[in-house]
Amino acid sequence: MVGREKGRRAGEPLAVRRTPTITDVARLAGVAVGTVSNVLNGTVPVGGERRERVLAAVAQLGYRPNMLAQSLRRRRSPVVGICVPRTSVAYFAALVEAFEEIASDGGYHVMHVLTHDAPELERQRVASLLRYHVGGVVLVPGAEPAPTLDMLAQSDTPVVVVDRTARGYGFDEVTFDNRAAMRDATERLIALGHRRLLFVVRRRKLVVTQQRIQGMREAVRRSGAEVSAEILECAAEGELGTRLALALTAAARPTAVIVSNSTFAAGAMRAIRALRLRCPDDVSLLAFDEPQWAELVSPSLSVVRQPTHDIARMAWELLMRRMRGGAEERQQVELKAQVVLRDSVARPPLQARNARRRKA
Amino acid sequence: MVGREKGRRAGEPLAVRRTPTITDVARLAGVAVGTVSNVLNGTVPVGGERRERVLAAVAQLGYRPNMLAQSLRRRRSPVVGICVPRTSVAYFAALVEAFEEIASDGGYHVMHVLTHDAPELERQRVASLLRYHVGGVVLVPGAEPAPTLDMLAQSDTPVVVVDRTARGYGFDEVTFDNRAAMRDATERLIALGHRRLLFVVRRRKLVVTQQRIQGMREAVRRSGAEVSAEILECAAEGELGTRLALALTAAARPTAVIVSNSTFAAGAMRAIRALRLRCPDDVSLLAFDEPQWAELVSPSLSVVRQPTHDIARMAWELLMRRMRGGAEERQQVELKAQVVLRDSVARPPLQARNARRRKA
DNA sequence: CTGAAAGCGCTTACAG
DNA sequence: CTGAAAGCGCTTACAG
Repeated sequence: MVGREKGRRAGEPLAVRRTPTITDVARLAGVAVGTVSNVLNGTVPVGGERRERVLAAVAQLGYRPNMLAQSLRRRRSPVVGICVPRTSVAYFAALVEAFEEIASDGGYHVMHVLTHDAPELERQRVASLLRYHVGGVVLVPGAEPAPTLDMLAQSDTPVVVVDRTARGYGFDEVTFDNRAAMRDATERLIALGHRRLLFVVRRRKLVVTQQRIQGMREAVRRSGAEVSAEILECAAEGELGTRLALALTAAARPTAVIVSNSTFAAGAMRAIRALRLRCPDDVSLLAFDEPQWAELVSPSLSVVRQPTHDIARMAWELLMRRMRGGAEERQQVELKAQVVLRDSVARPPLQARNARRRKA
Repeated sequence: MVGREKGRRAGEPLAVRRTPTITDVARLAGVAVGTVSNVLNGTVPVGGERRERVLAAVAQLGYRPNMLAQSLRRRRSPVVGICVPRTSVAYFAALVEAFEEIASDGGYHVMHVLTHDAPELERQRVASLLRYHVGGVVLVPGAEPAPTLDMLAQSDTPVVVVDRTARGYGFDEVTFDNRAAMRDATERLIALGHRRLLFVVRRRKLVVTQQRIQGMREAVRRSGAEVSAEILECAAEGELGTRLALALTAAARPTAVIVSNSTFAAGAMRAIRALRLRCPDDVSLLAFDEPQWAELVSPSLSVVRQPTHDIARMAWELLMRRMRGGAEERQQVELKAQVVLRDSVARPPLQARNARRRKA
């Protein structure tokens, strides 16, 4: 922190080496501060010799504009906020990293907050972002995002909603087609002979979860087969093992488990092993979200692969468009995800098939 | 962005709903702006009824101080910058997440930048942080951090250096004992019978790499055995496969490979499989940095487990101490890491042992 | 083109 | 205790 040096007079040498300000530059160059600003921002053309003097002074002092003052005065800031539920999920980590890179390349900065899918935390974190008057916000909305979205709408800040749609709000959106992805995945499991499916989710209320459930039901309906599709909600990560153990030892246990993210995938693999079940012989496993380790585990993990980098890039473009101003039309981009089947998905065990046959 | 409404007169109703300022609150409460500030900050005690009026106005308008203005005026900001090389490495991701949480709990915010271990990028990213006049900086220094460190030292910003020591600078530091960890790991490999070790690093120049190499050499020396310990530098992640393939098919191929982070661990496992070698039968594998999937892969991955959360908490404490001011003594904290052997490490293959015996 | 001045939204001595 | 005013470091109309 700078020492409290009150009443320093013009021309007086600096006792403490402080960060130079535009005033220091102006004094050294012998021009008005406005002129320095004009040179640096190119707002108004500035003549040859004066211009040189300013640039020399800037170089000599190592002057860099104070972004706080600049943003305050300009009423806009080159910082964008990005809000994701957590980064322990591979997909969100990748999204944040992609953003950080794209933003930096464009001369922007990222303030990064975690919402933990908790409505109150989310609202608080976004409120903080707004207090910094960030130039824009990228939001992966949580389970009950209405207060957050209302606040953003009122603030007039450019926003792009990512990953989970926020119907009823006028924000630009970049999502991927969860319903189609889940439908596709379910169809393929049914085609392999699976008739008892279990979908493990962190929060049932999430829009994406709803969409996935819809996709699953659609696939079941279309198949014409008698398929049971259960949902298991498990908000606390620590409980996953117990909950899954119960489900997998029940009489009519599922032959295929679909989990909503890579952390759950890791948990499910552990649980299956702990129960001395074999994957995929006893139970197939498929996860949304492709982690770095999907192909390293055995059996290799089947996944729904999200187009992370495309999502980040698209969201950035939309945000920039808004930040540049103009009351342009709302854009909703929906990308496609890809189902990648690996060793963790196979035909269901014989006895399950036989049981069903006998029953039929 | 706020509409350009110039020359609004006092008392005039607002045409556009803007973010309320302290002036709006003061007007509504019928007090001076300084009084509002005093109520909110508790700088000066403010009487009963006036105080109520101010709080009511704040609530009614939903007023929240503009942090840009506040930080500019106070000459300090509740934002801390955190610089790590990347987040694709589990250890750094965990570090950042831990920080974000601790900071938020303390009412602070985090600006997060990625340096990619590139000196020029690092300098630029930290320069940006400084232009925002962040209250403090947490830095995981890259390969040649001198320019960055000089800049930080000049800026007078509180700094804590994490993970990699910055000798010769007066910053507080939180590191863990890489040398001891590597010595321990190497000793255990040698005890198992390994005589040809390969250490794969991203950058040889990194201080931590140097320390690890020292630890390895110490262990070799102490063992008294004839052990070859090679270093393989692989800056580009994409090249890892090829480089490892060469090393692992050489006549005197290593029987144990140690890699410097979890991304390399994943790459090494892939490479070993691609070569149709078996781990640990043909080659043992041990990694610095414990990823989420360490126990999921087969063989389960042996690791050096860093005390991530302790590091984050400790660094935060040191940073807060500096930010609160006071010219306190420099602190250098060194934590211990733990070697966790799992299935990926075993005795070397028989022929390697025999070859050595014959030779002896 | 240039300088002096107002103002962004706050905090903080300084008189009363 | 309270209000009026100066000032943080910038940008931006506004006269000359």
